[in-house]
Amino acid sequence: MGRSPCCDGEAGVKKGPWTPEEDKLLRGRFTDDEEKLIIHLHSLLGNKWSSIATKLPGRTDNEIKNYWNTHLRKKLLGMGIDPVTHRPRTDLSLLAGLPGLLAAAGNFGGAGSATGAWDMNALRLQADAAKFQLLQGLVRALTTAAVPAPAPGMDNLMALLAASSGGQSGMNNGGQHGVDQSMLLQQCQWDGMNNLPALTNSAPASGMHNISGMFDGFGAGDGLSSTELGCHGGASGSNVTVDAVAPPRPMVANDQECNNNGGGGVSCEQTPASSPFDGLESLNLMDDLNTDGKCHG
DNA sequence: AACCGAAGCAACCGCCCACGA
DNA sequence: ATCGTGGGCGGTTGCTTCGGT
Repeated sequence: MGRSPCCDGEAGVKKGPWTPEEDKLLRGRFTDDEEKLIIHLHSLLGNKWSSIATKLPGRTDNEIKNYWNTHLRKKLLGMGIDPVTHRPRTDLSLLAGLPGLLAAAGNFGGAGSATGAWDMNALRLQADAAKFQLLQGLVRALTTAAVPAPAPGMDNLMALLAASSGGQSGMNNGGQHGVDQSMLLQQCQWDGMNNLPALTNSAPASGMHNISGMFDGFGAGDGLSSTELGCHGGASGSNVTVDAVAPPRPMVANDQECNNNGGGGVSCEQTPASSPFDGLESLNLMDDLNTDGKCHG
């Protein structure tokens, strides 16, 4: 005997898997726009889930919090963005995939579908994040006790950092040279800095050669190369100047214009090729370091 | 078919802050 | 000014479901 299946035979009841059309209509799922808005709001408000929830009609704080922890956090991590600070991740684990990312970023700019553009933008962000990590590792090597003793090749950069620590901020100075060391250090002290693997763990420091060796194979289309990074040899006190490092933009989604349309929906416009490193585009440290030991501005 | 791991979700717990006595 | 209380909020945990082997 047994009872018959609940819905069999009932008029108008469809059984079976959801169709794509039904999926779209199904309530509860976060839309792309909502996703972007959450990221944007999180960059501004942090873990103020209740505040974020007030901007998302029909969503509870717990709902958003869960969605963040299970989806968006991983998504940002995958993009090389620290989901806590909305800044590039500071561990060096991304370096392994850097060449491909840089290549992808080099190809960025082509027209495509909205989805495609977003993906390419993500790739660019990853590349930029990795680029920033290179700088962090470099400065860390120069400024921490992890390096037992400055090797000859290190002297130049140590000297330039010391010489340029006069305190001028130089941020966004549009071409004026002179690095603000404290700013550089501050950049490197962003959270997670302590999680950076000591550069000397895997390979004893022996000057810039080791550091530059880390970059071998990199540089496709991004002005990065071990040669340019090397700045080997030369006398100390060389006229090395680098552009100041502007802090990365607080959050990628800041480049999105998100509006609550008042109807329970949210519309977001993503500006193309936005990057948390737009401010870092002027970072010519990599480009300015020449192989003659003198790094020109 | 059973087992295992991952993912998603709801609920619980503890902390913090505002407010009143 | 201080202490107690209640509410709100965020972090964490545990249960359930799903997919893979």
